[in-house]
Amino acid sequence: MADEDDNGFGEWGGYFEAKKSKLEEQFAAASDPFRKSNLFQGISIFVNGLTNPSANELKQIMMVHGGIYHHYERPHTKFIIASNLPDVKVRNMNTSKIISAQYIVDCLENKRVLDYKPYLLYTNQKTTQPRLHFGKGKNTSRTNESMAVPKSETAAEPPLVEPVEADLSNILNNLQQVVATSPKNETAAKAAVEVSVISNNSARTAVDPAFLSEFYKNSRLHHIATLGAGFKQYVCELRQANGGKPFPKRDELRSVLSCDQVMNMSAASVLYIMHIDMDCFFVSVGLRSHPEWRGLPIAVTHSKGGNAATDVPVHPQADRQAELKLFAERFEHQLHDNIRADKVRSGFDKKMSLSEIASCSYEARAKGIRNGMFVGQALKLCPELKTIPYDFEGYKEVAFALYDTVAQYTLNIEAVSCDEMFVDLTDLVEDLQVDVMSFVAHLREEVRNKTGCPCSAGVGTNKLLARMATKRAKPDGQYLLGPGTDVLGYMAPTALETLPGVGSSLRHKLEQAGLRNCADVQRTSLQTLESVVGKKLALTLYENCRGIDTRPLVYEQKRKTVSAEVNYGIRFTNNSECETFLRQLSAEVTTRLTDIKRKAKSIGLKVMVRAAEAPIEASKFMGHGVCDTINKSFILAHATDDVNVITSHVLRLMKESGLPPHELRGIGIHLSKLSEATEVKKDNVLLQMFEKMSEKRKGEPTVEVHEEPEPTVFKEKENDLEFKKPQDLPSVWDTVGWKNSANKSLDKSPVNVSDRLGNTTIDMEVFAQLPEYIRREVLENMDEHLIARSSGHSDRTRKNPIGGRRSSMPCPPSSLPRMENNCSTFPVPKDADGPLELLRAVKPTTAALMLNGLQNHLLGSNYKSMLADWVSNEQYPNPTDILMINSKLSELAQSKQMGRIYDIMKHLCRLIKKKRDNVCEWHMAYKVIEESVQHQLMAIESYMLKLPDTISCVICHKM
DNA sequence: ATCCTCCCCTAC
DNA sequence: TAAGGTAGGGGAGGAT
Repeated sequence: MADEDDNGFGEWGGYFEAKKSKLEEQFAAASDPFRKSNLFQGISIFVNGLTNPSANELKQIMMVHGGIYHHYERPHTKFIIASNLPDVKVRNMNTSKIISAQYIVDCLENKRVLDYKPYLLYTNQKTTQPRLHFGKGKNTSRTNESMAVPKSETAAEPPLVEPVEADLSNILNNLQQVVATSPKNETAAKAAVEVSVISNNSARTAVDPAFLSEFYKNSRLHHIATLGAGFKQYVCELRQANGGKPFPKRDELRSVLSCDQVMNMSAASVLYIMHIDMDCFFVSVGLRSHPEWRGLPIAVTHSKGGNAATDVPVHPQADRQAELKLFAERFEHQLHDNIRADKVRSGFDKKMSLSEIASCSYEARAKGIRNGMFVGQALKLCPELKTIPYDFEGYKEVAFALYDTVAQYTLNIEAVSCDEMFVDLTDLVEDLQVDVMSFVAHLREEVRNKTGCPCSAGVGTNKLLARMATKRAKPDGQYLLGPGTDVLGYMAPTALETLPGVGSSLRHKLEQAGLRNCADVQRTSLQTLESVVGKKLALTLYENCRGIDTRPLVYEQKRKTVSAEVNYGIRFTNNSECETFLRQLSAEVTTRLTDIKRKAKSIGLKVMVRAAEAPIEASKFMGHGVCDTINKSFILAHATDDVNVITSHVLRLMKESGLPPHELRGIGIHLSKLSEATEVKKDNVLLQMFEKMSEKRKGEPTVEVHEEPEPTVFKEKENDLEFKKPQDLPSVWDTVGWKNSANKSLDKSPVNVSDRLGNTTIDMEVFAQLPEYIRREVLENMDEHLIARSSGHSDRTRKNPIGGRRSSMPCPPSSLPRMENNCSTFPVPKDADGPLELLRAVKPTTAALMLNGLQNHLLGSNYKSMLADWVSNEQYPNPTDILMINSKLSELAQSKQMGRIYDIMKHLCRLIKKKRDNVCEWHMAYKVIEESVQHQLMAIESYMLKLPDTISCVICHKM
């Protein structure tokens, strides 16, 4: 998965909290009874990690003394307060505003704003590695020469892990030595090279392990989609949390509104539907920090604009002319699509930027610039166009403010996207006896005050009319299409593409039939319309042109599909690179699935392949160029949320496509036919399933069952896939060595397996979904043989040394051969009784670079990125780090912060499951941490924490 | 007739 | 340089 957790998009709970404090802060700032001075006026800070004073204290200080506290770092954040940051983080950061918290304290003490330069934590001269700057003269003796190991803020705290703290530089030296002289052969060397490549440069192609998260971090379309889905969920959460409570803000409003704004009861049956929408959202958010640019043609884009956008480097294998020609041919029949047509007309010749414009201001639109247009193209229309960068955190912040503002008055909200929603105001209007547009004006004003961004709103008697009214209202206005309106007359001149659902294609089709505006359609019979477009579309059109729209508002929307797709930066040179990426993407999409607590029955792979005539390299940097698209899908016998199952099918579908990896330009995984995966239900349903299997087995002693997800397993659907026998399976399975070895071992399976399962083998897909205790029971009786075959540890017959608690799930098939190599490199003392003992036997000789970061941040809000850094940057889990994490968790346990422990364990588990190398070492690390924390909790609280997930791997199980 | 699956289209 | 995603609706046409 991408680092969803790090950029926060997977965690709405976290935002809920952030949002709450945001509101509190705003409230405090607005009411202002505690303001003591304006000392920090115009100064905004963002606190990264654990500091002294703490983030909360700094927030208080800023609020009381007129400053601004940012919950997220944003481009206009003046200072970042930190005690230290891990150097991986700092490496690509502008360090010129990272200062010590002492600055705030000293300003306060001196009652004036001091020069911040002496408080800079890093100075960024010559070396690429930022260095610590000990401006305050504290602890300077501890400066470490080569690494950023800041200590100034944490010196006051008692050391958590004594030996480490005392001997840090020695350990670091050790580490360097170990790395330099590592006996870990080429893998380590290769990994080291990779790491340095990553840190030098941002991840460019999908071959780079950091690519996926980097891409998602920067993709506007991904953010738009994710935020939209997030707010749909947010509305659900708000409604469920509210439980029919009244809205205090309404009463506040009641007393404020003057008499002339109050009106008499309207006809009881009339609905007041409001549609509210931010005006050119991304631009407005961006302009909050640059009000002086208001009124100029502005575009939000990745391109830096200006000269940088008219002289971009062109890849030697790209041929803009040829690609343009092909593009034009391909979309000849689609040139009614204005954006696309403009791209053809404007051409992508010369050296113009092909970066797309996500959002542009009304002034830019006046020059003919449109969203989705290339920057180079836009500059031709308007050379003075100003481009501004994305501010994804800002969009989220503003979107929350918008939703929260509306939610104070009503929860009859249908989320459309992060900046747009429908709201049923009927009961509010009746309750307050207020003129609906007065309320809308009040609401818009409040939104503007809270967000600093303008919005427009329309009100109508249905969703369609509300939308139409918003169109009229924009920009920065409001409009009512009330009960008395001549709707037919109002709609008549409306161009058809203005209607929701009518895009360029449909518009073109209708135009061919002589229909251009609503008046044309109003004159057309339903029958005629049906002959032009489909039945359902005809009816919608027929009604919409008359202003009729019977769709109700949907407050609690349920997801029906989950997908993850990347059509950018896909450049593979061989199968293994492709496979690695598919694994990452499978993990990503599976996480999205489990995040919404669903299982999927259908798995689809979408592939974009370079069109035969297209140039090898696309005109757009890392773009997909002109492509053919191929879809393949497969229906599972049972819904799954198991990453192994999904990955296996994805890999198989790709193999079966037979496409050469170097021609791929885009990859997507789509999961559909979703069902609930609630814990309670899951157990019952699967238990039943298992029982059914058992019954069936008794009935017919030679039932055909299967042991591994591959074509033979799933009998019911072949789809468009060729049926293949296992022996003919493509090479993934050859390299995996799973299927055959499992098969053989089962053939030779001893009596005890037969006793339990008769003649059946096991359908892994079903197996993966069984209740844990059944899986355990099954595995305890058979996995020795399975493992013996597949991993080479055939001589190991010892029972699971860790205790009965663990469950047993197979490792991802592909990890098996790797285990063979790697497990043996992990230092396993002969007589160790379990990971904990094992660990004790391993003397901590090295300390990871991340140590300090972890130590300082595990308690703070940044624990997620810290853990992510640790797991992704370290090749092997360092025992010292494990001890340190244990010690932190132990602290949390003692202070009874179970929620935090829960979060940390959940996150860590997820991270480790994503790990692709040395997996068993990481599995064991997790086990050690898990056992240790449960042990602690048992001692302190006499109970164990029920964690949402755990790691169970048949390989380490045997160690 | 009705359902299913594979697309295409649309929206943000 | 550049970050071309994601979900839902529905039509066409084949399977049942």
